[in-house]
Amino acid sequence: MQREVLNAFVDGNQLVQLFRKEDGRVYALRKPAEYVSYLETKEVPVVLGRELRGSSYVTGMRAEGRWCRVNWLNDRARDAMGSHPESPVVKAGITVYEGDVDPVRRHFTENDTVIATPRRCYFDIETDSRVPFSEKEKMRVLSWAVVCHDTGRQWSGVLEEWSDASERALLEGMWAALDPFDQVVAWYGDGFDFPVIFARSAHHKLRTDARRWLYLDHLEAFKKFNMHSAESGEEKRSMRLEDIGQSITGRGKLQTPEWVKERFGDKSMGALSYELWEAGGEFRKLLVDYNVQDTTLLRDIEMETGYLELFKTVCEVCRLFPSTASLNPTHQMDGFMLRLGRQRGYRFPTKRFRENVVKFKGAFVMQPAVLDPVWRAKHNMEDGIARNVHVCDFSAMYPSIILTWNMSPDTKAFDGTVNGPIPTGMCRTPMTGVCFRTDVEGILPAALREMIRLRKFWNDKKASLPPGTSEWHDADRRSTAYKVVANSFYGVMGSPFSRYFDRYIAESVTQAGVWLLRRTMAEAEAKGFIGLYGDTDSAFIMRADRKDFAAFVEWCNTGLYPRLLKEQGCQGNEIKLAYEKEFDRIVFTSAKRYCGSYRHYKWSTTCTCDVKDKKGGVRPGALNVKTMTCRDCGKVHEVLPPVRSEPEIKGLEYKRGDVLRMAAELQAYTMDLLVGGLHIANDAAVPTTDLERYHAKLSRVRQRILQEPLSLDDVRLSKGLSKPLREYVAKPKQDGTPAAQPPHVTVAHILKSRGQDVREGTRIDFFIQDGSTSPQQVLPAEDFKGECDRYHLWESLVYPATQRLLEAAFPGHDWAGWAKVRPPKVRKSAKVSTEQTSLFDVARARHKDPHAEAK
DNA sequence: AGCTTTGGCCAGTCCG
DNA sequence: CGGACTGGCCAA
Repeated sequence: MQREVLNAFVDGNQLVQLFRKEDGRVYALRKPAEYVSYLETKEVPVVLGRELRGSSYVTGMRAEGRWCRVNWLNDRARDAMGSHPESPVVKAGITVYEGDVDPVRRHFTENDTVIATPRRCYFDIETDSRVPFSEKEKMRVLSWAVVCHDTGRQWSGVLEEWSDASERALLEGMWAALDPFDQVVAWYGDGFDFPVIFARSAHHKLRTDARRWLYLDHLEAFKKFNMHSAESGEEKRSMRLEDIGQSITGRGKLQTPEWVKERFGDKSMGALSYELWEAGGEFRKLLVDYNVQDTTLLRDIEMETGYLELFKTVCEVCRLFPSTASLNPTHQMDGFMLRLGRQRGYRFPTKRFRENVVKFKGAFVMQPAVLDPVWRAKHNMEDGIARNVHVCDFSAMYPSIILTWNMSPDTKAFDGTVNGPIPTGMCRTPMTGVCFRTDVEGILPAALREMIRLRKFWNDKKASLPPGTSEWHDADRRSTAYKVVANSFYGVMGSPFSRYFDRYIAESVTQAGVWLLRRTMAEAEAKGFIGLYGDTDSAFIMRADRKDFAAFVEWCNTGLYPRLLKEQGCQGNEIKLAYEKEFDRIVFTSAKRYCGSYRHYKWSTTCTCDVKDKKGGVRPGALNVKTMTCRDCGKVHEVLPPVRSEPEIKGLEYKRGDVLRMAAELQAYTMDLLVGGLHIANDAAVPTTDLERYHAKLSRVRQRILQEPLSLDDVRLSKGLSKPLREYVAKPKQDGTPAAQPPHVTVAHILKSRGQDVREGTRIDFFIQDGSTSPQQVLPAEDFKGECDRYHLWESLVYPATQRLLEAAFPGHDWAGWAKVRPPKVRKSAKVSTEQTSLFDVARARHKDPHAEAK
């Protein structure tokens, strides 16, 4: 039986592997750490071979197929021999392969050890809130909590007295509590908890070897796997545990109780940690409760999302340990490919630093045709709301392109021209002209095929199991894991930081996609349909009936693509188009930004059977011949029932976490009126073209913004720092003085000066005090006292998002008239105060409102 | 220190 | 008011 390894790391010149004995105890197995690189034997002159063999840097050499496997004394020797200009290997101009692979990866590339399922616990600490993270070495730990994933059992500890001895005992208790576990999961753990406990344990010179555990930052894992499932911008506004907990589980952190506020003021529990500890008694007990509740929340989030289980499965597939680093797609691809390469006698180049990397061309994105008034007139569209729009898309487009053209570093043969005959034994990528051999399967396609095979295996397995059982969930996760990894391969190949980087192959992938999508749109138009929009792998088509469109998709798969691909020399065809859905109504404001309501999705709908009888039957006009089963009521319909579903929203402000909440809300309400939907009203909103409905809402919201009391939630903007604060350089203006920084950076500096922890990735909450000056006057959200620049709020932060939507949907109407509310400056030197909003101003604004009379 | 890609929109700053 | 530029976030 294969042993399951819990963890592994390099200790000096040894590779340490951890296993669990049958009695549950963990033991270590040590062996020499191997620093290996490969040379291609035929490239190595006899003299050089002899020199290497005799070198004190080389501890062993052996042949592996056509490769020469060289064992180096240590990583310094390996690096020097691979890259130093005086190295005999470099001087001989020989390529070194896999010369950066660390001993852990090397071991698991060459051995069959299985990655164990770690015993997982959730973890959180409370620390002295008066000390900033930058001084973590001096940051005393006040309490800790550990929660077992499997059982939910909790452990905690709290500092007894303010002394080093007491903290030492606290930390020893903490490590002891972690002892039964292999994986420690903490929210923002890499950014806070882990560095703090390491720093404090080092401070106290504790004996515990922290390398025994796998550390996973729950926040990072959540972000990675939640990226594609976040519905609204609300979920992206903040990555604080409090907010994620609320949106995922409906429960948040422990709120500050009134009796605590009475004594310490209205602060969050986290900000009061020291005061609570210091006060002792009930206060100190509350601190521990808070600590434990946070930790339990992590477990609840995982129970709801299953992201950590999925990640564990991805790690098993790629033979990685489930710690934060393994979230990186480059590591995942390494884990899978190095092993496959070795099995197939292929070695990959050494990863190396590249500068001045030339970018490659990406996907085709069409400007939505409906935005062009001439186009609308030509197709008799009264407004910008497109009806009955059919969408087809390519299934797993980039992996299927790599398979079809056999794209791989080992099959790439010839950078030819686009025209002229294709070399025999090859296929050619249209638009780039890059050719690939067709006589042998490339290693990249082989990897993808393997993953597709395993995905199918687990899908079939899933189908054979009773739904909802743990075996069923396991099979489901394995299938998803293979999909996740397969989809990331293209990106890793396009990354100059990976050993698989190949600009020409990456560009051939994207350009083959461009070519396929363009050909598909052209053929759709040739069939008499109308191409509306397309992005990367999808085509939005109008003026087709369902039956005809389904037939078109079928024809593409059975007729068009096989012919086109054969013309390119491809031996197989993995390209598949699918009829995904039909929009009942859809409105585009620009490329990548639209909202629409479904008519059907993959031929199934959620129908309103309950109201069908009252209203007297289904909506007429459905042309499909398929039958479908309603997901709600289980009835079989022969025609499409009326649809009741949430609208699909892409790219619009509603989906963004950095816009004003009121902007998202006004836009959401407007979208409901435009295409129908579920997310404002509890019941389905009925689409309308009655402009008064829109005017009424605009009027109400504008009134509120200009005149009514505003809360911080109404005015708060939030943007993340994408790099460390010091890297935002203010370039000098023409007069030599530095230019203003972006608003959130300006506020970040203020917060930092107040002693707050401001780092890369920190979200900065702020509001705009005065937007009429340049640069604007901005303040931290915590400074908000009820007033801000209300004109700016409406003119720049709330209305434009909805204005664009309305102008797109009803282009013939004047929507700009609603935009301006700020009264013109009387004098050049007129001072803008924060109390600008007066009834007089609003009256002026209304006077300018072309629709005010209609009210 | 280590890093999945390109295409696209929009707010904001500066300057002519 | 426009264009060039930076920065953030989203679609695929």
